[in-house]
Amino acid sequence: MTKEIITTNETKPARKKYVLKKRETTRSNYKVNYETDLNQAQLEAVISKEGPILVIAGAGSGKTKTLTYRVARLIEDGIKPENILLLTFTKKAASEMLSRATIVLDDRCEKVAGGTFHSFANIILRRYSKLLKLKNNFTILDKTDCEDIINHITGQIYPKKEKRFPKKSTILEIYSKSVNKETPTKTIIEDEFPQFTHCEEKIIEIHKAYVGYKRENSVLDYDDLLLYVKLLLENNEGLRKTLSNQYQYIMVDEYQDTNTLQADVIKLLASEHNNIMAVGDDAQSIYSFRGANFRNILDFPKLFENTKIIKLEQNYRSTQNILKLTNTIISKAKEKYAKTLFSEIKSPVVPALICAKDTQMEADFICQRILELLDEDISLSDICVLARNARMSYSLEIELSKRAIPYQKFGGPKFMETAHIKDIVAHLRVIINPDDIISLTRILLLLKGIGASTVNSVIPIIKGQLNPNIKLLPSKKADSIIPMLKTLDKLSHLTTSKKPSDIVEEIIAYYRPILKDKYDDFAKREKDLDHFQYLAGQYSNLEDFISDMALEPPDSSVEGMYKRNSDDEALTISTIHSAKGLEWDSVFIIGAVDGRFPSAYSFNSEEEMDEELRLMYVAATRAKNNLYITYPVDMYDYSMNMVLSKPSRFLNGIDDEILEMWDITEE
DNA sequence: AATATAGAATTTTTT
DNA sequence: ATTCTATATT
Ligand SMILES: Nc1ncnc2c1ncn2[C@@H]1O[C@H](COP(=O)(O)OP(=O)(O)OP(=O)(O)O)[C@@H](O)[C@H]1O
Repeated sequence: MTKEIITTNETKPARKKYVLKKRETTRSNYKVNYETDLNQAQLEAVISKEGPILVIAGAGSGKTKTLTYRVARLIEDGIKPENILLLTFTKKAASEMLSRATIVLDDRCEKVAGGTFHSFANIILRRYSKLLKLKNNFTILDKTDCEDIINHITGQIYPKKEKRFPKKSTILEIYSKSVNKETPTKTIIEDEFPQFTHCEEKIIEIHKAYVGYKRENSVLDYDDLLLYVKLLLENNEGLRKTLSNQYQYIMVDEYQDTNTLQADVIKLLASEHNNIMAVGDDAQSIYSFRGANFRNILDFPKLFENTKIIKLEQNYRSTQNILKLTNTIISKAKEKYAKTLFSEIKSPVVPALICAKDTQMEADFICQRILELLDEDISLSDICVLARNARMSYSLEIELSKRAIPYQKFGGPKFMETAHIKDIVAHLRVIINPDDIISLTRILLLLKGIGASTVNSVIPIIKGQLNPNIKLLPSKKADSIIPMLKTLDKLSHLTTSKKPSDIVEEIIAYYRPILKDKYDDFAKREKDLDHFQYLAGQYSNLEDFISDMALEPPDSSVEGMYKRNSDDEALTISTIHSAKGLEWDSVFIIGAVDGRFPSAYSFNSEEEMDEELRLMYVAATRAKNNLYITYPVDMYDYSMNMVLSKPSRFLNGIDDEILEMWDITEE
């Protein structure tokens, strides 16, 4: 099914132009040469100042570039940077774009407001928390924190476990979708999690308790940040006007990955002027698990009347050969919207599909090919390895280390969410706030001889005071609890006099025996603790440290992070999701085996299969010159009970001229 | 009855 | 690698 986008204000076909020469006196006062740096359609988007504008275009067509130049243009036109709001999807994208704008124009661009939706929401909420009856020092919860709360609540309401009850991460997924799609929990369960309809009521009841807990304790999860901003703007006419007038020009990148909640926030922020520019590509929508829907971008003209739609059709990133392949891939989507995309970059190199007999061979191939690319004068930082999920690159990482090829990894499990770091953070949180029963629970459960029921009886005694009447503690358990209380109580009096890193050091000293007892691989985890202490060293206030880590954690994942000096050249390894919007000279897509990519998870739903396809499209369109797709044939899949041996179905039946097949033979 | 532990099952993607 | 479950231990 192929549809056309409803166009309210079609871009005019290029007509023949008669050029009037510039005369000295009318020479443009602009510092940036917009006319030569941009093509016609891009220029039109950049100089359109007022009203809603939607730039919808394929990968590499310069959407982000257009946004960057528009920021510069607005500033050159005399708009104050503080009146421009630039919302992006990731922190990386935000800083990248502002630094690009700074290069294009000057450092006025750095004063532009914005960042990610969540960080922007955080700033607004801290400023106006009173209006929501929130403490302004509210805590932001990460995934693990939320799971701990769910655990706590479920334990309270339903001490007996139920059969086929969703696990905590699934429960949270349901709640998150419900908030982000602005749909009742009940509907989400019935539509997307029908296997849990039998315990629907319980899930809803736990949700109520969860919301109640968050309110009572002034803690917010990621979704609350957005939700509360929306409520704030909806219920405070005056504030809505103030903020809307402050942010005169609003720009949103990667609009295809916004959800209805975010769309509402944007609508409210733009309510006074409708000066809003959204930029995106429905074919690159890959965040539906967060409630994003690619139809949102197509509905933008409905949300904002008289939207001017601008399409960009020339790709400046990739060679024609790569584009031939990516156009072929995306044409396989079940539901899509017609778009033209062409390139003028010629190159004899054709993308390749490489079969490896196992993951080791896949890793060997990539390493060897990387070394050859380096010989061709391509730098390591111009090469990237992309994978469907973070685990996929394990063998490769080992091989890279063996060959001393430096790499940095993005995406996958977060440093801050590993169990041992969470343990340390829980101690710190209790020091700061002895009422934090979730962290207290976590700490108590680490102790010998203490389980769920002791925790329940002990919490009322030590909640809020780290120096309780010892006689109240159950006598048999007191011995293991008291040392912990003493340590934390002592430190709680030193939060102002001691540096955060010193406090962290003492906690680590206390925790180390527990770590050694709990994990076989404690040596590796111990290094993480040291790194955590190093991070603490960059703060002078413990509370700031903890709250910063929640919203803006160090952005590379567990490994690679402290192995590397930031100025060294390094290969990038990334999940496809984290690579969005970026580009490299040479790209390897690994693990492109059917059952992993697309994931077996998506086999029974056409919509999910389409999203996997878009993911492949996003991955392949990151490449400028060289694209290699590899698949090992030794992966075993538990759910399907078979060895996965076929290449991704998205690459099936593609002509050899568009995608070369390579076989590897060993010397 | 509460806790510890061994074995089985399950695992995407991110703010 | 982590989380859940069933069984052993105290
Ligand atoms: N008019 C132009 N002339 C020359 N190069 C351009 C032009 N427009 C964009 N480019 C280059 O094309 C590349 C892709 O641009 P950009 O990242 O802005 O595309 P995009 O549409 O945001 O891509 P994606 O959809 O993948 O995020 C960049 O290297 C950019 O510098």
